[in-house]
Amino acid sequence: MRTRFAPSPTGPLHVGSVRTALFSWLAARHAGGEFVLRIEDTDQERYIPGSEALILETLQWLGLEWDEGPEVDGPHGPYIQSLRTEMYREHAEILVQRGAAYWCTCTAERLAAMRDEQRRRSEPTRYDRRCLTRQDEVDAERSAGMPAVLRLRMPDGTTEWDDLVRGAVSFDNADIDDQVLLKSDGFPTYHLAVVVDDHLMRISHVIRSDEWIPSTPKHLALYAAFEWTPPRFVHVPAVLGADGLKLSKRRGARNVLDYGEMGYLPSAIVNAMALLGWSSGSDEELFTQSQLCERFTLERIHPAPAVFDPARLDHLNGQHIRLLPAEALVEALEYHLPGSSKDTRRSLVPMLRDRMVTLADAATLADPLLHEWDWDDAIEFPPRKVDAATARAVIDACIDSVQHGGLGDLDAMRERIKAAAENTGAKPRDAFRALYVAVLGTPAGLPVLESMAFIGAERSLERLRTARQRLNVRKIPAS
RNA sequence: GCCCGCAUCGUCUAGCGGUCAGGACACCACCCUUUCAAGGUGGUAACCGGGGUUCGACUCCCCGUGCGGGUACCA
Repeated sequence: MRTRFAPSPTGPLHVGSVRTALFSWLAARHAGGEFVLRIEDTDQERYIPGSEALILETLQWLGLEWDEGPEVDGPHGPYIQSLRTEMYREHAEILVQRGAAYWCTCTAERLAAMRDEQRRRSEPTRYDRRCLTRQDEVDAERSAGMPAVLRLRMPDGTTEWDDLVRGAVSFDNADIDDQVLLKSDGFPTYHLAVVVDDHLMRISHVIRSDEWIPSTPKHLALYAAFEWTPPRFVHVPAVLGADGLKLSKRRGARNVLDYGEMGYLPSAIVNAMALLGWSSGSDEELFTQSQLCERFTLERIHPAPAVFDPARLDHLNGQHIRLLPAEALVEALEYHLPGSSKDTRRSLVPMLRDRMVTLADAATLADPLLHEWDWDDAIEFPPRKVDAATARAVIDACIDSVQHGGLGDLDAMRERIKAAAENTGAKPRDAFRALYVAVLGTPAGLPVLESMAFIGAERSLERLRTARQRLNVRKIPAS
């Protein structure tokens, strides 16, 4: 099996396009075949400088390495269409010779008027073949320098193919336009280029998004005209946003690389994308890359479009974070805890790992341990369900415990504080919240006692005393 | 307008004529617990509508409806 991903360099990749790339990659890896990357830059007007590099970076980051393509030599190169224009012209010539294509000098205005008229008459919009019946004149016009395009002469009859995810799909050729193959600037259109490239690159399975279904008959007509065996077609469903509309750049679909910035793991993103339109058939849903390669088959792709659910990604990201060996997490956290030492991260990881949804959460969670923080009025202290007397008792017990026992025996300390809380009649779970606020500035955070051990006795005592002081200040006007 | 595709809980999905329609996310409750998480247990929640076919339809067929896509010298 040979599959390919053929993006056009018109901007960064979003989840929708990368999901198609992932399916192609997985199919190839599962079968032990090759995955090729090809850049389809035949439209110089839509080209966005730098996006090609972005595409390569995205694929590399996700671990979807290609066997042939840009930066990787292969026997079927070059893998950038703008470098292959000569091949397209040669093949176009074959089509002309065989009568499968013809030149056309119709102006954009005429074409537009023609379509308006067809629409008015409830007919399918397609080229009326005016130039087909006057090829001699067209030849003369061309040699006089008039711009011309080469059109596919769509054969009569019907076109049918067995799509790997849709089953039998068929079209009446009469509804299909005589597609432009060579633009007047000499560049091929997508339709000519894909067919020529997929054939020359020996692609066995064309895996692409289902918006290509209507143009597949054109491609099949081309394969027939060249007398080539067509590949299997695999049209995968669209990925929709929460609004039910197809993900697209112009609707603000996120650059996949941004997810890295936000603290998502490549393995989690890959896992989440694989589950969009594909299922293993079992109840398992948490997969590593290699497990996916093992189980993925094109036949199990679900044909309906899928809504991308960020909550699902969040969940999977947490799972993948917990799947990571501690030392790998220490590495992964470097970006999100800038300036932290490896040792610092090593002691933070046990506290962080069960509490992170994204790696970026580490920064928020660890902040009170890495920096001093200031009290402000937004901090409720003592916190809900804790009265001042309990807060005082708990903090005093904690201070005393640190002063006398240090931070070596957290268990003993915990018991000591619990006892103090129970003395005041409070539930330990509530009372402890006062301690959290005192040390971390928030009632919800990393384990306090461990946090204190991390910041050390001196800083701990300092924070506890400040909090204790605050209780006194409050107490005065109250009594 | 014309053409094509799709249709199971809110979301992702399993199902391939006979199931109490299963799982996961999210949500709710409880348990565990030094907070919050993580983890565990349980719960709420779905076959778009109408006709057929069949002893029997979520499943097969037709028609609607809804949604998506195509209809370019864009991919």
